[in-house]
Amino acid sequence: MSRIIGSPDVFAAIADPTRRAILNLLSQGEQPVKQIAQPFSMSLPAISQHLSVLCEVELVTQRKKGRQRFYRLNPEPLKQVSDWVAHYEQFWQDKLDVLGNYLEDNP
Amino acid sequence: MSRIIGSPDVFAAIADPTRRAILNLLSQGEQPVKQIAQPFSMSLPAISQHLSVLCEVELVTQRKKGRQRFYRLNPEPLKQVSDWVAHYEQFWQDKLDVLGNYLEDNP
DNA sequence: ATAATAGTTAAGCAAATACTTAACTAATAA
DNA sequence: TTATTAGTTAAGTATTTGCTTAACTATTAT
Repeated sequence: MSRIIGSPDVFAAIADPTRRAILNLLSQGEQPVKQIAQPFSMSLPAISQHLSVLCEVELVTQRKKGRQRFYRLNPEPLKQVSDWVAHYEQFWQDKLDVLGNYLEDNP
Repeated sequence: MSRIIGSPDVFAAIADPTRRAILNLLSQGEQPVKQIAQPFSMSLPAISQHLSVLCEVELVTQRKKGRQRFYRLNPEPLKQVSDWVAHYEQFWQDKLDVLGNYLEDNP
């Protein structure tokens, strides 16, 4: 169960609430770092570090323009999470079915 | 972006690969701790600690029988993850649509 | 050239995490 | 009763994480 070297975990990347909030911001379109940082009560370097974690798992990409760096959401690695959770989705669906059947039989 | 007290994060709980593997094991049905621990090269207390993390976010439940404790998967908190990722699913779907349209127009 | 702006990198730190071994509790078996 | 089994809890440790401030790089503006 050890981590594969050079392939950091997307699950670990989205574990942090600040990083999830950043992804949420970026779902409105690409933004420069200062603008990303603005809603957070945290230093710019902190945000920069979060962005590089997201970059490493390729949840965001960078584009340089002048002295700004625009970060853009790349949702594709989230497929990994989606696929993983889908497996369990089936389980809670089964559970709801059982409940549904029960309610049908016991109205 | 601070953590809600008394409501530990399910995202943090599934960030650990060992815990995800445990959930995967439990998807085959409830199991006592020793059996859960068996495939891992890790001490029993380590597994016990992982189980209590999963318990805190209610991804597993406990049932005592004699001196054994059976742990059972409770997938419901994963809805939170499912809902979160679904929002982005739309995004990569859009992206695929754009690609699809491009391929249609440029066969 | 100098200063200002946008951002990263470096260094350091406190807290959290993922383990370990040892000591404990509770239930069964001899 | 004593020993064994199943598991948790306690205590300690090494590593990682999420921040901070200070120093740096690169680009634009004066």
